[in-house]
Amino acid sequence: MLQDPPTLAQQQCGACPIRHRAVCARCDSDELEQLEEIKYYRSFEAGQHIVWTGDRMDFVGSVVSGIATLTQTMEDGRTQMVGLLLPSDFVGRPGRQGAAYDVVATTDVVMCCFRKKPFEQMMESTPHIAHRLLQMTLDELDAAREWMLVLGRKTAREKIASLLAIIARRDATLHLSATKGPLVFDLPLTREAMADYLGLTLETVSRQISSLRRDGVIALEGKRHVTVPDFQRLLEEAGDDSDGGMPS
Amino acid sequence: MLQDPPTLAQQQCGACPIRHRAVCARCDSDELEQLEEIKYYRSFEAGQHIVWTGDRMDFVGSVVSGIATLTQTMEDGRTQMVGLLLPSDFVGRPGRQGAAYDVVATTDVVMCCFRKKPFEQMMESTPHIAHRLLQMTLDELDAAREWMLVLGRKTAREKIASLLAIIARRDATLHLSATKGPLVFDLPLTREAMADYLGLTLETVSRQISSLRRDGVIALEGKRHVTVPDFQRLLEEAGDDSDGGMPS
DNA sequence: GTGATGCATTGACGCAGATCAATCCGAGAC
DNA sequence: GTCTCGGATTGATCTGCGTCAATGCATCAC
Repeated sequence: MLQDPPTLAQQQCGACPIRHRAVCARCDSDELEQLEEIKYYRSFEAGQHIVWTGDRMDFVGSVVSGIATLTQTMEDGRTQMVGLLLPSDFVGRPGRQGAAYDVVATTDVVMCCFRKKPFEQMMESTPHIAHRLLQMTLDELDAAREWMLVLGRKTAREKIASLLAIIARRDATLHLSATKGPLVFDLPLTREAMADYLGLTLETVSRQISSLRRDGVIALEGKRHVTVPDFQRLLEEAGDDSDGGMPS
Repeated sequence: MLQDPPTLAQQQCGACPIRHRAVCARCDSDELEQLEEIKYYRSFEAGQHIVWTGDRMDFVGSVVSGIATLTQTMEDGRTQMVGLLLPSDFVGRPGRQGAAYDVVATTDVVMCCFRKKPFEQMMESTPHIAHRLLQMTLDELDAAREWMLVLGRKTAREKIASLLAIIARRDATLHLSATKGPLVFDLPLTREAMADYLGLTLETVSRQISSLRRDGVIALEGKRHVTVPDFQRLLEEAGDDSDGGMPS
């Protein structure tokens, strides 16, 4: 299910699995060499905190493999996920001292970290990096806004269908699987994490998944393995009219 | 309540009211001259659409005066506000053809528009602009994530209190008013717009505002003019512990 | 003045989803 | 095998907010 994590030995950027999607995507070989000077790998076990809200961050970096979440928590314990980090996604904000969110490894995670100060200097001198980061940030902003519609206006059933559609779509993009026929994937999140994503309780998540299963929108094998026989149907359940960007 | 809009004649950037906060904030005088070549002003009346979802955008630009909203709408009419645009905020996404959201003028609005193609070229050649845009986009992403917590996890009363706190805080920053003593400001949004912002109905908005008034958290004069006698109290009602960035 | 129009308030009622609680299921540990 | 433990499911009940509907209150046209 997970990609094999690279060893923690210094990796050649050229051979990196996220080379063409991460913040370094547009760098030429000179620039990659500079990056290799300031980079190091760190790995985290499932469940481990990568960053705590308020911590001083002395690095920024990319998720190489595994899945992590960005979450906010209120004093009384209510928590809301505000970001889902997949391989190639960027962590940290150049130009800011403290972390604004908790970052938690959902599966085992390997991160490619850059020391912050030198990375910030490179950003000044290397437009390729700044441009790519801008592009990625704009994409994240779009995703956040889509998510706001889900949180603010969709029913529990629509929320679940939306989340399944997002994961299915992402999985299809990643695995270049057949675009016709049933989609099959594993849920990378527990029911509780899905609830935190969608602003629901875990009980409601469980009920709505059962309901979608009963109605034939999805099929389940075990608790995590999902089959979507008709993606269009799923999108209708999500309240989305158009296809919304499946790779065609 | 509104600032006097500039005339639509070509303005000197040097005299622009948002000169030091907009996307051009870091530009030197040479760069401003270049920008002046590709810029023009447009004004919109309250209620008018500035951009429709899916429209081809041939410009990007900054809000000079007035207030506009970014909204998404589902087929059945449910709408969610996903951005609140104030003077100096940026509209449009470089490198994208179509608009992803409706942009609607809430008050009369004046925009400083740049023709898109030349602006994109300038971004490539002028790191000051790209950097500033990255900074602004990261700020927007933070705001969107804060908003996601509000939408996903807060009660109706906390949502209203949060919105009032955001507006109060922004107003204080803008007007450099006294940081102690009661805060006073005008709501720039109708009850319906607040509902669209918070993922509520307008009736619930009305009820919760009345409730906060009854409990002495706020005072109302007319329907829009708000006094906050104790900002800390408002923050508690919003479910925020710490002060969260009032100018001190 | 009267009527129309847009925004806001307030009430009555119902329901989607939260809460509280019991049970289930699979994976380890031993 | 049994026990534990974390995650998941399902049921019963409660409640916050949505829905439907009436009323209020300015502003504007005439």
